[in-house]
Amino acid sequence: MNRREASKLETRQLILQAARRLFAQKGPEDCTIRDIARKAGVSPASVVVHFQSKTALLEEALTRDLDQALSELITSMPGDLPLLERLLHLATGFFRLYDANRNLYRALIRHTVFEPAGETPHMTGMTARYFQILGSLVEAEKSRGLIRAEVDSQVAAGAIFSLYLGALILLFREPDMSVEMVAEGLTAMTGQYLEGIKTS
Amino acid sequence: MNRREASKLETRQLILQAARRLFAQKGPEDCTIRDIARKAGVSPASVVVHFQSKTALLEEALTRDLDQALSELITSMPGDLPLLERLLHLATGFFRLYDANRNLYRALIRHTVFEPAGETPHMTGMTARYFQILGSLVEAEKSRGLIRAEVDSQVAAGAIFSLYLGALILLFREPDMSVEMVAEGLTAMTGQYLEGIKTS
DNA sequence: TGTACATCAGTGAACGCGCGTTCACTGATGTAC
DNA sequence: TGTACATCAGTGAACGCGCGTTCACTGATGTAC
Repeated sequence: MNRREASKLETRQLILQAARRLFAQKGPEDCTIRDIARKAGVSPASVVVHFQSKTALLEEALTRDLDQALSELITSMPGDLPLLERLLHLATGFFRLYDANRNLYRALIRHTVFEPAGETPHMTGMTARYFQILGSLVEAEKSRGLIRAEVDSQVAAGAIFSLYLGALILLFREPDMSVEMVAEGLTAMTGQYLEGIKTS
Repeated sequence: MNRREASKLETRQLILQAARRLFAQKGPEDCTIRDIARKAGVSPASVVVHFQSKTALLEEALTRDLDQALSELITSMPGDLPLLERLLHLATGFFRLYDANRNLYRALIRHTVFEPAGETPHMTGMTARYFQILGSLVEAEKSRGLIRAEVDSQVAAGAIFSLYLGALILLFREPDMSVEMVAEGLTAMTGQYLEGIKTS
């Protein structure tokens, strides 16, 4: 890496750090690109050069938190508990993160989840990683004979992720809803999914 | 109703109609409150008086479509098919509606789904109605002995709705994904949910 | 190794635009007597 | 029933603000010879 490239990267990091702090402090809506530039000690035009838009900056600044949280949740995951509990360990970890600053993460989710995947590369990568983890959890259960062999683990990962998202929506839509209440609802839904609701 | 109140309502309807057409034509991002006011033949200030914000106007204008679609889907629902097929009938109906103008409905969803329920009254009412329908479908299956009696139908409605949302995200995130492909994915997920994935 | 030129990250000021909000107002409609 | 006043939906113009974009530019860094 050149000195030129190094200094470019440094500027980028300065902007990201300033953005992370300002977004968390005042909320994304209430801070401007010019605010962030001033805090980072660079010109507003430089922010736009590095990140095409405020939304792109928001995405890159915050998905780092998610990625980090996911890594920590994986290392802290209890290996010997039933699948339902391990899934809830992951989900609850994210719920707690979001709960610490609901408006901040609501803004992130709003600008990423329903947008075309190509426009939100970091969130797309993050989701892919989560899917992979869920899929391998399911595969592990299959190899232990706890999940039926004909179950498609990719489909299962999608279903588990969907249930998680449904619970997440509850968290964001109902300000009075605590993490515990949402986790309880997700436990009930995921439990039904694992057991099936049809008569056998 | 007064003549005064009647004319107020009429103005409101004029604005809603103009908004619906312009949003659909140019996309919500590319038309301004002033555009809508001009098309409706009222002053821009009047639009703001009737609807506090462009977002609130968008919500009210478009949830009418959803509500209408839901009513039609219910009357056209085949009563004798298995639950899975009936659920897919509902979901696919909505997918088709969204697919007709993805950008338009993406904007609606983006501004409503993760927002506090109190700020999106129409979407909240719409969701409640959908939940009620899903719940009573499940209850009907229970009374026919096809679903286990101890299954909580509210939880089941939440799970089914979550799976639907997961598929919806797929539709919006992947521009190349057709309604049929998304419906297939949802069928797989909902099938797993109904059957359960654990070994019995 | 040194020199002369090319590259390019970053600057800072200005642009037009749409947003929500505010204002004093007009004139039709409703209401009290 | 008529009159005099109150209410209030709607007007149209103006406001300040943040946005993304553009511009000519500066000066440090890289590169070719």
